[in-house]
Amino acid sequence: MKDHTEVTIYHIAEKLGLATSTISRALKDHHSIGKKTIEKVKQTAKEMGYRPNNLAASLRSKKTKTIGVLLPTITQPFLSSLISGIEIACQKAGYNVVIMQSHDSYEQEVNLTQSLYNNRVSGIICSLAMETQDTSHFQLFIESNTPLVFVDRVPKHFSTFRVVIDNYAAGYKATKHLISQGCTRIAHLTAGSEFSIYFERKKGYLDALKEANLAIDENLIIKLKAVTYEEAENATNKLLDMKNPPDGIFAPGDILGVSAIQCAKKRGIKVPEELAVIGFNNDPISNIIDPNLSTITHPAEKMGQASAEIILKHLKHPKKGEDAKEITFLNTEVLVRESSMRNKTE
Amino acid sequence: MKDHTEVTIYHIAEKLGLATSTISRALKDHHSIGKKTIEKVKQTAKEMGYRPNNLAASLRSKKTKTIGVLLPTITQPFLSSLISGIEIACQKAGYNVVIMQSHDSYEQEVNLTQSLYNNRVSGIICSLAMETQDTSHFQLFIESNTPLVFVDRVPKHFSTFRVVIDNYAAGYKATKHLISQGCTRIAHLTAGSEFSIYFERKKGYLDALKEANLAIDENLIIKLKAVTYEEAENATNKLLDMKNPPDGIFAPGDILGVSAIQCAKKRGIKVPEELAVIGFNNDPISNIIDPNLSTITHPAEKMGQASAEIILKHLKHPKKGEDAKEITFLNTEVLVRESSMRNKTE
DNA sequence: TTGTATGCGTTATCAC
DNA sequence: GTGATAACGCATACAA
Repeated sequence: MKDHTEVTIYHIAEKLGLATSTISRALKDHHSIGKKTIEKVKQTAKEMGYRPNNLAASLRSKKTKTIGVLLPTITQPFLSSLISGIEIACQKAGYNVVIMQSHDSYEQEVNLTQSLYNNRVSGIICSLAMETQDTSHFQLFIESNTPLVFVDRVPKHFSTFRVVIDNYAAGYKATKHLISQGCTRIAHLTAGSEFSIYFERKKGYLDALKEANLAIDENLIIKLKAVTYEEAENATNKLLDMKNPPDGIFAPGDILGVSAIQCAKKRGIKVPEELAVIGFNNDPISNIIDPNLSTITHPAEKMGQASAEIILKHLKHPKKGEDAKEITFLNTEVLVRESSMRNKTE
Repeated sequence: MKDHTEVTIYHIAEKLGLATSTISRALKDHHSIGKKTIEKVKQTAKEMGYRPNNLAASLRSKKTKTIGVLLPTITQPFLSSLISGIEIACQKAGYNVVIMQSHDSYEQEVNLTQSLYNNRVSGIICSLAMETQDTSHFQLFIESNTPLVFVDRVPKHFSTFRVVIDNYAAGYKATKHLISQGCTRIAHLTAGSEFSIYFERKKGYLDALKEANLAIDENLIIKLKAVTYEEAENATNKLLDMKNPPDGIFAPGDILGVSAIQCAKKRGIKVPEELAVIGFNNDPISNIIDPNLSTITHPAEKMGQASAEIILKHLKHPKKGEDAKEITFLNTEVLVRESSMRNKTE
């Protein structure tokens, strides 16, 4: 096994008696290079086992062809689908994707942000950590005019691109659906700060109740410490222990909805007859649980693609910051399944 | 908003009246630099808003601090957990992770392999595309002495690091468990080529049957075109249509096992009394389905971490190729749940 | 302990 | 159409 020395454009140039600049241009099909030369260059490049060094090219051109993705975690079905969408769009455009998990920690998010910058990514897509309140660590990208897209968990006060669903409308729709099924005491699980997506969903829930002239009972609204199965189980037990328990639950996440259903079943409470449940996200588990969980579709992969495309487009036609407040809303729908079907009209 | 010019070590050097080499060293806490100097340099670097350019450093040092991950897809729970493990280990070591999806296409795998090389990743972790038979496109990494780890779906004839579970043993254990529950006609779903993990699991299944002196009925072994819910549903229906249907199914994937359970339930067949089912992977859905699906634990995140650590270790202490055949086996266990519990002894 | 000089592999700006 | 040459920002061998 010989010492593996890299074949560079310099070596090709030498072999062909041409200049490195000619090689460089030929390899990129530059119009000012003769057709025969181009072919000859490409041919010998192949023969010599030439592999372009993207690092060198990036350093020189100040363009990296990689975009950074910073998310709380990647194991959630919604987020892995999101990444998939990003990756597909980027791959098509010849861009690479580097992925980082903040694990919902503000501190890590800040560090990873720096790291992304140090790698001079061409663009960045981020869904904020649960902890994050201050977003000044993204200022770096604004100043260097690096396209930045927030997706799903977006900051309230930060002027950039956002790709989101209308969480308010979705919460409203979910609640309205339960009302249409005859529920009158609808509970709601919530989480996070007033900047979170859950806050918006809750607002939709509240407005739907108001519109239907249903009383708002604060005891039916339970704030979870985390979006987990166990937290939802505790909350559901608490709700079902009430002397006047709810007849419906709007759970703003499928894991919560599933937990609620299983909890009810354990207690011998019939779903949906005695308790209708609707979740959120359309995760795989929602379709496995018996009875199937009604839910809100969340176009994860599309959101990923949309985010990537915004960046790619911006990279092609750089603009000033004025239009940077653009928000892309993606559509959600109520997916009615067994867990909330109480009358035949639907 | 001013023209954003990059602050480089040269600017710091100028400001401080020092040489760039001193700055470079000071920033990295090189031992040969005075403590005061280090502090002073770091201080002004911060003040000036200096951001190291990893590209330049990588080009110069020929070390990229990024490792490439090439997988069929990232949306499968098993694979997203795998990535998570990789990412966590890499993040700890200050490495970045770039992720690519082959979507089980050989052609894409080849292209992405090139792309990874062109980016001069320091190491690569790969789970092969279903289509892939020939693995010569990885030769590139061998020749350049880039650590390469195959995980889960590994090639048969290629001398590198592998991180796998013992699929044969797992298949054997799963089948043996069903036998212990009194099953005598155990069906099996399989897929892929003779190089696939499913082939190994099937071998384990066959040997367990033999050992128990149970007849091997080829009609009970169904080869799926793809590992999907629908394929498993068709297969299960076919099995249950037999005049002498099976009393157990070993499904080498939870999605298949869940499908089998739901199919049986639809037909009014009791699980596990009339049909015991065991899956594979311990995906979230296995714990949601009613009855809960017994399964084989697959330490996805650990496998990811192990893979990353092999690379990181190799990067620290480069060795010659001799030991490159090392295989890391990770442990699996039978996770007994309702879908296969037919007697009380267990 | 610090400085000098050079090169990593490419692209871009000139000039011819 | 093609060539010479200077960057890109950093790290390192060698001097001092």
